Amino acid sequence: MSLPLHERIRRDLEADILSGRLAPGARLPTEHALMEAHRCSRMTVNKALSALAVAGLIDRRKRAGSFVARPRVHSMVLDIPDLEMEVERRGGRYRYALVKRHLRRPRPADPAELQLAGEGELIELEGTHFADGLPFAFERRLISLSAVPEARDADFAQVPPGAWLLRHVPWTEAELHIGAVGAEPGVAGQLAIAPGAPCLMVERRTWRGREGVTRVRQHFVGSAYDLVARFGPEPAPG
Amino acid sequence: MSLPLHERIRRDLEADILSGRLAPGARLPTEHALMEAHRCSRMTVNKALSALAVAGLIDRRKRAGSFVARPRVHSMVLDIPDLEMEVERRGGRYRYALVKRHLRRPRPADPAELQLAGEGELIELEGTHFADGLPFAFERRLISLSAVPEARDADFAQVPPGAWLLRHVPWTEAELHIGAVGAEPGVAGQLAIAPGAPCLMVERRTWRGREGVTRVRQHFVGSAYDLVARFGPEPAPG
DNA sequence: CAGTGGTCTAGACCACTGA
DNA sequence: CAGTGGTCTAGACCACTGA
Repeated sequence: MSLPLHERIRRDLEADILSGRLAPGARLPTEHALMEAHRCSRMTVNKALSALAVAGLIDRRKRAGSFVARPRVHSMVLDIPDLEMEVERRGGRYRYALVKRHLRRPRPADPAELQLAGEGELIELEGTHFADGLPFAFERRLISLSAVPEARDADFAQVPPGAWLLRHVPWTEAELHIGAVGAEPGVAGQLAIAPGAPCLMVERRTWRGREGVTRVRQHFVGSAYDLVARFGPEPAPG
Repeated sequence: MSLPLHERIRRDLEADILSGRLAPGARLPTEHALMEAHRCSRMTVNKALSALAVAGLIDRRKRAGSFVARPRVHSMVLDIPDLEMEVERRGGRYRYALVKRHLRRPRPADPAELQLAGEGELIELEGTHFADGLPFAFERRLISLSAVPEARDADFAQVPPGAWLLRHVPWTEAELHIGAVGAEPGVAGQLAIAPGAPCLMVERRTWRGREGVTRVRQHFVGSAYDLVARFGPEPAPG
C-alpha cells in the first residue's frame, strides 16, 4: 500500500460518496481543511478533488465549495472489443472472410457517403467474422481513399479491415450507434440465421479532424454477442 | 480565448496526435523541453501530459519519456439517456405505465436474485414507457428492499422506478449489458409489436459497495431506439 | 467583501529504467 | 548512472460569487 497521497485522498472521498456517508448535495471539506487533515500541500488535495470533479462525482463552485453531485443518469464506459482478441481470449478460433471488395465513387444521392469521401473514391468491403467456424458478425464498410490512400493496395483478404486500419491510421475520433434490427436476407445468409432474426447492429463512423476515414456497419448475431459498459470505482468490483 | 495554459498545451498536443503530426510511437518533448517552450513551470506541463495519459492518448515511461500510444480498440463514452428527458427533448410526450408490482423473496434457484437480495425481500416491477402514446420500451425490474427499504412505500404508479431510484439512492456502481433479442410474447404485447420482432435489450445491475440495489432489463423497440457512444476531443469538434 | 476554488511558480527528492 | 517522469511543497495572485 504505497499509493500516492493524492490518490489515497481521492479514494477515501470516493468511498464516502459511493457508500452514502457523503450524500448528494453534501459539502466536502474545503481544500484548506483537507490540507490540514492530511498535513499536505494544497496542490495535493487539489489533485484529488480535480479527479473527482472530472469523474462527475462532485461539483466545485467558487466561493461556495465542493459538493457531492446529484447522481445523474451518467455516462458509462463502453468496452469496444477487438473481435479477434475477444474470440481468442475465450479460447475460440477466429477467422475473417472477405466477401466483397469494390472501388467506387460515393453515390450522389447518399449524403453520408458524400460526407465521408467528398469527391474521392471509396473502397466498399463486406466480410464475415467467424468464431470456431461459426459466423457471428457481418460487416459492410466504406473506406475513404482520399483519407487513407494506402488502403488501395491493402490485401483485405489476408488482414481484416478493422485490424488493418488500426495499424495504418493513427488516432481518430469516432461515434458509435447501437441498435437492434432484424437480419435482412443478405445478412441472414452470411450469418446462417433466419431472415428477420434479431441482430445487434453497431454503426461506427470515424474521422480525423474534419476528414472522414471509414464507416462500418456490423451485424452481430443477437444470441451470440453483447456489449458491456460500466460505471464505478476503477479497477476491481471485488 | 483565455484558456488556462495547461489546457492550451494539452489541446495543442492532442491536435498534433489526432492529426497525425505526432504519429503513434513518436516521442513527445520532455517535460523540461515543454517548460522552456512555453516558459512555464513543470507542474503546468505535467498537468497537460497527465490529462493526455488519463485519456489514453499517450504512454509515459520513466527514464524513456512520453510517447504517442498505439491506437487501441479503445473504450468509448456511452450516453445513458434518461428516458423521460430524452422523449421531451425531442418534443414528445412521455408517459410511464406500471403494469405489475409484487413483493416476494428471491427464487432460491436463481443465483442472480440471491446475489441481489440475499435473504431479504424484493419488489418486482413491470412497466411500459410511452412516447406520444406509443410504447417504445418495456422493463422488468427487481429492487432489493434490504438495500432500499423506502421502496416498499413508494408509489411506482406515479413515479417511474428509474426516476424514483435516482432521487432516493445516492451514487452507485453499475454494469450494463447490451444485446439484441426477439420479443417474447409478453413483451411483444406490451410493446404492440409482433412476437420475435427485434428489440434492443439493456440489462443494468446496480449496487452500492457489495450490496445489490436493483436489476433491470429493458426491451426497446428496435426500430425506435438506439444508443450512442463517442470517442474524441472533448466538447466541440467545431 | 471575504472565502473559495483555479491556476501557476520555482523549487525539491525520489524511483525507475534504458542508454 | 543520468535523465526521465511521479510526486510533493509552500508559497502566490486571481476571479468569482454567495453570505
